[in-house]
Order: sequence, then structure tokens, then C-alpha cells
Amino acid sequence: MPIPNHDVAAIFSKVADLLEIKGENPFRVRAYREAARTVSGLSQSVADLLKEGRDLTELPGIGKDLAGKIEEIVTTGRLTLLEDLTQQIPGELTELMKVAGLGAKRVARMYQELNIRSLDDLRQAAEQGRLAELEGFGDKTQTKILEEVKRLRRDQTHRTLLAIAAQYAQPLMDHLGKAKGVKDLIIAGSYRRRRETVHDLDILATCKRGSTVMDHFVKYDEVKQVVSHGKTRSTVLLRSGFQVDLRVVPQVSYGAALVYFTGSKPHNIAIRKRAVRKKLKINEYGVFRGNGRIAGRTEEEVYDTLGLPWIPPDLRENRGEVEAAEQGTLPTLVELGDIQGDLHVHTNYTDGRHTIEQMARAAQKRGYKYLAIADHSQRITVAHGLMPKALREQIEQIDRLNDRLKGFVVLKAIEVDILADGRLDLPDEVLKELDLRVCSIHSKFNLSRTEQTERVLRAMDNPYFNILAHPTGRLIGERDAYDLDMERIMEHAAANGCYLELNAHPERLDLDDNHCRMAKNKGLKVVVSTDAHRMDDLAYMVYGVGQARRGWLEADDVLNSRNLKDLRTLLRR
DNA sequence: GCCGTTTTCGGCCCGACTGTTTTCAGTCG
Repeated sequence: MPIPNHDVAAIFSKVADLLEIKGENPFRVRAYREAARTVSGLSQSVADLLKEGRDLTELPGIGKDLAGKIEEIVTTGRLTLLEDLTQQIPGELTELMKVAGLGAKRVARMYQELNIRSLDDLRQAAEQGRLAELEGFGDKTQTKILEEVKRLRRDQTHRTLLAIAAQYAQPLMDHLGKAKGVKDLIIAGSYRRRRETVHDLDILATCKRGSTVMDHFVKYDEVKQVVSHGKTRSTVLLRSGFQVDLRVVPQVSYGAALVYFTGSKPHNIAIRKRAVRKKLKINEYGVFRGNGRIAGRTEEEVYDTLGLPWIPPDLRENRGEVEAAEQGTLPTLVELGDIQGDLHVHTNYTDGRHTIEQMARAAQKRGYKYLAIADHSQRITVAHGLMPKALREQIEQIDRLNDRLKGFVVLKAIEVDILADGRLDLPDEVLKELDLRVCSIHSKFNLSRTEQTERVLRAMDNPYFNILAHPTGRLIGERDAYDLDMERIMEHAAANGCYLELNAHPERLDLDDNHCRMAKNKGLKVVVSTDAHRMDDLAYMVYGVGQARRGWLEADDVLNSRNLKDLRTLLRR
């Protein structure tokens, strides 16, 4: 099986950490970090790119040397450089860099002078007071490190789902909004870029002179610990361990600060480099020519000084958006308001909470024109999957409901299981009575890449196959994607009039952004559906649309941005 | 280690906060 990009990236990250601990040229370290990021952000595997004979030096930040190293990893599964490095210094040292407050310099010093190699060594040294004796360390540093080591054990400090972060964010924003003298208040960072998970919240504020917003912030009820507390920037941990930063800038700097704190870091670096070429300097206070500020009040102003149109935050990952902006080819991203209906929801016929009519009314209330009821099929016994007889009952009920609804249509659908051999879990004569079929895998996740891919391709050969639901099966932070050749699947889908779902459930967001972009590049439309099991779940659409935007999708690329008539036409195979 | 309207060498984004410092290093974003 080819080496996944994720593993190549992990090797480069480790090399970067070890080189940094060794005290190597920081720009060389950065080159490895950027390479790791570039590789993990690709929609196609480097192994496949090499197989196609592509020249990897075309990738940004990949030169002759790194291209050779990627090839070495892909062909041998190893990297000599990494092995050499771990001969010189213990590879476990990179674990220590995960402790907040510890970087390469301190890790190197602790290793050289106290032979600290692991979190356990570190905890012992701190408890025995040996850390504080090192030059550049003191009592406070020692205490803080000890706390962070314990916290790392306890909280795992994993990334937080965007939807969970939103639950922390709302009451906090309400709290901050009540502070004296606050003007603008906005969440920036990866939250604003709609990443599927966030590490922390970056809140940006502008306010009148003498505002108490910073004090107001650190006194928030939910704050467990104040990590830092300055005039323009403070950091706190909430009770849950979730980190929140607040930064305050003058109003004239609002746009520049918003660009800066929205990131991503690689995007910022890209535009700052561009600024340097134009003899300008960008920081969070504005765009400067010499000492004179020439822009900064709005984001549009900042981009304008660089000769660029405003770039939507969802795209700011340095994945080609700056070049697209320059060439005037930025996509007009799909918006929540473009969505005409939801094509995958459940009801109390199987494992959903609400009735067909309740779900339909809730969807209509959201402004949709249609809703597809796609309950589970018979194989999913735990969810009371529908046997043919129950499905026929449901169909009749939907027909009766449609007679009563005005300006809204409930579509008859099913979430039919794809069996291990690629057959669908209901006979064709039942499937053909439906408006559409959502097909998905819920078993045998561990098939080989070839078997799993064939399974899906065979299922698509069934003329009643319309949409592949949650295509990779991943659960963010819980379960990896099953092993699939997504390129082949997309090509097969495109060739056979099938579609892939972007499941909007915050724990799934499957397809992810890279796969969305891959689909777009292959001319394959994506369906954004919520998989709602309750009326409230219909609101997950906003997360699906966010992910679609991150994948550069326009309304035209999203099947359920079509009106019902066009939808029916496009579903015809 | 990458890269080029400063093009094959010499640069590489920029500032805030903390702690241990008397002028700054380390870390972080």
C-alpha cells in the first residue's frame, strides 16, 4: 500500500523538530515544516504523483532536495536523514516540544545538561527542583512547565471541533460585548476560516481609549487560568481547558489586525512576502511604506495595497488563493443561502427523533424547497433499518404529506447500505420506487484499499446508485477514513452520473476540504447534506457549507443548490 | 532548504508577552 501523505508529512515534521533541537539553520527547519504542510494539504497522494511521473519540484516549497527525500520515503518507507538524526539525538525529544512553553532551545538545554528525554524525566526534574537551576530557567518557569506536563497528560490538548468551539464562543462574545468602550468584536483565527477543528479562539476587539475590555475578559466566569495578561493581548484557559486569546488594536488597524489574526500563518507569510517585494511592510497595525501607514482600517484596503481583491477567509491557507486573487480567478464561494434542500435526513421510522412531517416543516422553515427522507435500510438492525414493507409505508405517507404541503416537496429516499461485495441492501424493484438513493458503508471498514475501492465502484454500477454518503467514513479525532482510492471513485462517479456527499455533521465533514477540491477539479458535483437525526440537526448545514467553501466550491459545484426541477434532471442517470 | 522584477547568492514575516533578564532570549501565534 502506498505511503499516505500524512505519514510523509509526519516524517518531515519530525525532521524539522530534530534539526531545530540540534540548532540547525532555522530556515532549513522552516523548509521542512513547510514541506510537511504542503504534502499533507495535497488532494492527491505524493506516491500517485510520482507514479504518474510528475515533477514534485513544481510544488511550492519543494526543491530538488526535498523532492528527492519524498521519493526516498515513498519508495523505501524510510528517510536516511531522519535515521541519522535519531542516531545523534533521541527521537523522543520531539514529544517534549508539545509542552506549552517549551521550544527547541529549552528542550536541547534540558537534554544536554540534565539528560531529560521524556515527559517522565521532565516531570521528575521539575519536581526535584533541578530545572530551575538551569541558566535561563527559574522557579516560575519550572512551576509552569510542571503544570503543563500534567495538563498534557490530563487534557490531551487535542483540537476542538468547530461546533464545540462555537458553544464556548457565543456566551463569551456576549460577555465581551458588555465591556465598556468596545467597538468591533470578532472571532478570527481558524474559527473564522471555518476549519473543522480549532486549537483555540482568537478574538479581536477594537475599543475606545480607557476601555476595560481586557480586564473584563480575564474576569469571565468560565476562566480557569490566566496564562498571560497584557495591554493588547491576553490568553486564558476556560474550565474545559480550551484556550482563548483576546487582542485589542486601535480602530485604524482593525482590517490589518483582522487579516493578521485570521491567518493562516502561511497565508500571512505569502502576503507579507508580496508586500516586501512592493517595498511595503504589513503587520497587525497596518500596511506601511517607510513609517507611513497607507492602509489598515479594513481588510479590503490591506489587500488592495497589494494589488489583490479581498480574499475570503475560508481560502486563506496559501493553497493557491493568492495567485488566484492576482489572476482574478478567485471562486465565488457557495453560501448557506444557495442551499435549496437537504438530501439526507432520518426520521423516527428508524433512528431519528422526529416524524417526517416535523422534519419537513423544519426544513421548510429554513427556507428550503425540498427535503429527502433517507432512513436506514434493513441491514442496519440496530437503527431499525427499513424492510421493503416499512419503506413502502413510508413512501405512501410521504405522498399523502406532499398533497398537503405548499411550495415544498418531500423526496422519497433511502440511506441504503453498500454490502461487502458491492451489492445494495435492497432489491432494485424497491429502490426504483424512490426519488433518489443515498448509499453508504457501515460495515467492514478494514477491507484492503483495493477491495474497499472495488466495493464502492461495483455499487456505483447499480443504476439506482445516486449519492455516496460520508464517502471516507472518518470521524474527526475518533476514527480514520477507510482506505479508498478516492480518485478512482470520483472518476467513476463522474463518468456514471453519481455524486459524492459532503456530510455536514460536525464530527464527519466528509468529504473534507481537499477532497472537495479534488471533486471540483474532476468536474464532479458534491451534495452537502446534514444526516440530521433531529430537527435541530438541520442547522449543521452551516458547517457543511463552510467545509465546501474551504474546498473552493461554488454554488454550481453543489448539487443541492439546484431547484427541484434541475435536481431531478441531474439525478437521472 | 527554497527561491529569483534584489536571479545562482543572500536573503528568508513580524510583534507581544513572560521570565529572568540589566538589555534580552525564548516562545508563541
